[in-house]
Amino acid sequence: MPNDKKPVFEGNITADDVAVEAGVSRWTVNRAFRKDASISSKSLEKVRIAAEKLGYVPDLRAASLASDRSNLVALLIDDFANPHKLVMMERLTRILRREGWDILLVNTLDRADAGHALLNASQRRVDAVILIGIQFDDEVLDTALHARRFRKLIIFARTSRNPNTISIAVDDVHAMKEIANYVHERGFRRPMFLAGPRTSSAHLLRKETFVDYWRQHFGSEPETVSVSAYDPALAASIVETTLVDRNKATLPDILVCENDALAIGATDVIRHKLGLRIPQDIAITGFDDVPQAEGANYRLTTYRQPLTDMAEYLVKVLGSEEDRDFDRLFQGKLMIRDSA
Amino acid sequence: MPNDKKPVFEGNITADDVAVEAGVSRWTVNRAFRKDASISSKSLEKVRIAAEKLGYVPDLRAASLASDRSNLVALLIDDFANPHKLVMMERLTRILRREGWDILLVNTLDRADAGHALLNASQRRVDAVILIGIQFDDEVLDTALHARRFRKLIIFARTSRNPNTISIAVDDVHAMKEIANYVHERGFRRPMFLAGPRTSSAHLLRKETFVDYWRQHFGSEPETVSVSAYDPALAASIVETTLVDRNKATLPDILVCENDALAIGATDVIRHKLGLRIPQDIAITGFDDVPQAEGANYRLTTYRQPLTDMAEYLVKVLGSEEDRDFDRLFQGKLMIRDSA
DNA sequence: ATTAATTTTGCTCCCGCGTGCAAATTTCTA
DNA sequence: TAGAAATTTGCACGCGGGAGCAAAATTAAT
Repeated sequence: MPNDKKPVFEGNITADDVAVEAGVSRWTVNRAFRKDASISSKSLEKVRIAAEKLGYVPDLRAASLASDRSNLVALLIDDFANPHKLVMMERLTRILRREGWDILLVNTLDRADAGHALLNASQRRVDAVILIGIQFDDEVLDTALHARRFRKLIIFARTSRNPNTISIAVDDVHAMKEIANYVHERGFRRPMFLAGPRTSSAHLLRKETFVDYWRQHFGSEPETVSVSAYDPALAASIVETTLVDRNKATLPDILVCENDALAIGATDVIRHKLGLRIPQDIAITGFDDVPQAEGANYRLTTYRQPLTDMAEYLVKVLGSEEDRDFDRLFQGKLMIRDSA
Repeated sequence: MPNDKKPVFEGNITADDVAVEAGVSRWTVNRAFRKDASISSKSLEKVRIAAEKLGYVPDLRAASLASDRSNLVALLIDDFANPHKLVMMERLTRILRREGWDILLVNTLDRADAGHALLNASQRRVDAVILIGIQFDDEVLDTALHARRFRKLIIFARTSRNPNTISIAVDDVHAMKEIANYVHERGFRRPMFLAGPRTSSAHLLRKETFVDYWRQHFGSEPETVSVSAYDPALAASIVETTLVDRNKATLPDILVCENDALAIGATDVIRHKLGLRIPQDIAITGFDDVPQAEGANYRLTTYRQPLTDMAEYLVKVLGSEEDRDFDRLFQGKLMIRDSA
């Protein structure tokens, strides 16, 4: 095999090399790669050609080191069993990248691991940390803030009352009231609320809102069940053990789920293990509007979060130098389908 | 609210500060944070205390710049509609992080975007690039390799014949033969193969293998249909338009799908739009063994990829300094459930 | 107790690029 | 076309830490 030499790694083409090739100074070369620099079109062109020829690409590590801006944000995620995480990641990574932000992905195993995950991020000197997880309670946040190494700590798709974090989320209270009202008006009277893990803080207000609504309108507490993770499989087994022995009279007429991950697991088990029909025997609602909620199998009535708007707002926050309160709640949309 | 001052960002605690505090030189401080450095336990302790007090954490950008090792790998992903991607990401991020690798996540929009994604990675001087996507054909790979800026280019969960890349994947041929053999032995005679997008290269050998098997054993080509993305919703609509007008005689007796994403979409539409039963009217097989394949709803017969083993091998490859052929095929496991 | 062997520590010289300013060009004005 | 105004360019210095070696401090050996 002649002429099939393996490409060798050679990462040492620096701005100096390009400068010599183009006949300008190193600083002019670097300017050519910064969008805000003042440079004549003539030398820009010279640099471009030389860089192209040598295969030069600026080293962002060095740029970051010198400028104290990394253009890197850390994305701390857990809860990978929840299909909605895939949607969030897709949306965030796409929009962040479009705006010039690179992303450090950190899989945060559990609460005890959150500190290490944060450490990871701080060692890379990220400009901001985005939390898309359920393991971040006040204690963790305080630790992170105490380290004082993050310019911005953003809680995405989850509200937080911590004054030093930025929370970008859907308005859970408003949304769940809308769902509760729908459930009410459609004549359901024996709802069961299927909740996710009850973290000590920064958790969703969905359950509380629904319970309040029901108490207010009927004077009674709806039954609630909690699942220790947003995992369809786990939700399925919990729902099965909860409902398997019940007769028609004690069965709830609707299962209001904290999110689609739970609703999907519940749907599966209600149909295939309990042999009941949806929505005739038990109706179901979810939250998030994951892709499969719309599919022919689930046709799930759920609440769509305006993820794109939220992500767009997020990049706006990232780009801002101001130091004001960026917290913001978004309105989503109730998607009425066949499950309720 | 007294004493509630907002934590200020102050990222300027450097090794020099710690050195002064601990009464040692800067280099000793840095040594204290490297696991392979020779340092006395006495000064290690002094540094630890000083660093703790000042909240010092080494700057990995600077370390990377000086050592020419970033301990960063880029993960280029597309195809976010495929639920298996979430599983892959979880596994890879968990295992890579455990071994000290940080991850730069790059959402690669389409083929035209692959070059930019690669550029992103090279600007951060990642030590390796991991491709988990379908958009990376030979042309893209050649471009990437031509730039010579990556020590390792790893194609994960997909085979590549490019001699300069490292491919870590399941043995498609072996796996699909096993599936084909199962289909054959269970007496199915009118299979239809549901394939994904046909990229020009680095694609899966599943369809070819199945078609070959069938031709060899029956002398006839099985019907094949192709979906332009591994998206359950898209698969559903293609399957519907393909099968909707058929009568019992012309309907396939089994749908062999290139992966679970397609199988799931197909299942939904077969049940809920065509009103057929699985597996009595049409059986289905998938590939990947995504979480929902095991759930009560799908009970999908599929082929499980040994993702953990593959990821463990990947970190071994990353850590190796040798320059040999790291390509490797893994054996998975046929998971027989109710769908076929 | 000395000297040799070993471990620790400090230091010089980079890594590649941004900041801010002064010098050099270019463009504009009268 | 000279002189002023505006734009470009070059440069010293710094960002935070690693490699490799020489000096210093410990430990081992005789």
